[in-house]
Amino acid sequence: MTPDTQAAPARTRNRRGEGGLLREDLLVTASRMLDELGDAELLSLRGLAAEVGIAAPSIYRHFPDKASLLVAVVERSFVEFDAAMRAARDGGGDDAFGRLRLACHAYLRFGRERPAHYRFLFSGLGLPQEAPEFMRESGRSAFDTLVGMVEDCLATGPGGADLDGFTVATELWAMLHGLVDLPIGNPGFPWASDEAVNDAALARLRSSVKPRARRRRTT
Amino acid sequence: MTPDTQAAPARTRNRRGEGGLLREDLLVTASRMLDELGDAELLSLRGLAAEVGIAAPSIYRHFPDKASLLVAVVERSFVEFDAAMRAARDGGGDDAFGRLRLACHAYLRFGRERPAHYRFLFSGLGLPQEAPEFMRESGRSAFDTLVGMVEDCLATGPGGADLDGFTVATELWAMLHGLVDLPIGNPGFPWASDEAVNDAALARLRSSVKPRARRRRTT
DNA sequence: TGTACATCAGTGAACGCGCGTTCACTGATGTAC
DNA sequence: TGTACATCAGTGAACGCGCGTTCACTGATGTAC
Repeated sequence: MTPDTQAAPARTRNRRGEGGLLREDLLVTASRMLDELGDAELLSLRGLAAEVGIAAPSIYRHFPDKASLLVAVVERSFVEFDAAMRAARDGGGDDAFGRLRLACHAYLRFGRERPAHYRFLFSGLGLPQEAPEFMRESGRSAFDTLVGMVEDCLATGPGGADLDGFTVATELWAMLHGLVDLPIGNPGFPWASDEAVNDAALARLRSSVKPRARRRRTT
Repeated sequence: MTPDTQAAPARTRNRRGEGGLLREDLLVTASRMLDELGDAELLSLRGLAAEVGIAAPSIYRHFPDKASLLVAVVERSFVEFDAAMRAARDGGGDDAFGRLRLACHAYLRFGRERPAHYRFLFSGLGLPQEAPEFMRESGRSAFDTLVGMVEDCLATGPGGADLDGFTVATELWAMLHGLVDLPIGNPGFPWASDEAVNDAALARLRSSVKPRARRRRTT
């Protein structure tokens, strides 16, 4: 049942001056194990050391304690998450709603494919109690991206003037979080497709913004 | 820092035939401790025993293991949660949107006032991996209540025919979950009022259902 | 009414586990002379 | 070119902790006779 506790194939020691390579190896392996274990609580320094092929105390040559290592992992994951959302947005063409829709799909996909990472980032699970500064910054930055996309949408029609971008973006983020997080904790539930629910919500938003939008007849 | 680890005031043993009282005491105290500790991972059998004023092995006279005790606690909490939502709905008058709004407020209040309980119920935190059957049933039942309220709302206007009750209810549940769960993991964030976001979302839903609704002039 | 006893409620001591972490160390290797 | 040595990368053994859980037990009390 325990995934990979079997002793690893005896890593060869780094050359002098290249000790930093182990640090990199630890971060990459910890991130991979997080995906494999599916729960940040199951990630132990001893398990990580075994997976990398070193003795557990060697970790302390590169991180002062477990919390520091976890913070370093989460910091990278935040960058990956943010990059995925922005890339989806930028590949979404000229329509503001189309861009928002693809960014939301990227959000949902990240959560579905990497649930442990997702909860690690957004639920604070397995992390030290004191939220590090960059998490507030990174979260704020990702949220600002979302607010920007929403405001672009609101600007496309007359109904947008009645809506507040910050409020709508909060609602949207909360919905996305729920669509990702609820199925993790309640796997037996008959969940509808996340994307379908998301798209229906965005369609409703669109019709609030553009109340009388009709398809133009093509000749 | 540790909350109440100090030895409890030596509980007097129950009379013969009244051993079941300790079971009740354990459940009530475990539930209270969950609220006080703020995290189900921090609730240990030893801590619970100390709080109740008994020796830790005494718990095994009433529960076969820790998981069984937790399941019993969560079962009660689900009943409390469901009762709070239904009570709010039933006190919401005749307007379908008013009833839904109050039920949502009850949801948000439960999550804000009892975050550890909330995550215990809906994120599966601290619970055994295998979701017990009643959780699927209770969750399903609470969700069906929500679907019913949403469908009542959709039936109040012509726009409701274009919307699917199940999809809208899923969206709503996801949003409520996000509004409760995100602030728990990201306390430093500048959160808007949950109720304000919720009410704005419901207002938008209402205007989708009743596109041209105008206030009747009072004389 | 008195007494033996089965039952009941709860206990003290201990086990084994995995964990984060500390400590004094080993042995390879680049560098200064 | 040869050699002593400081530095670097990493280790083995152990500590102390809290945890869930097991075991054989204690002592009070209701009940049967």
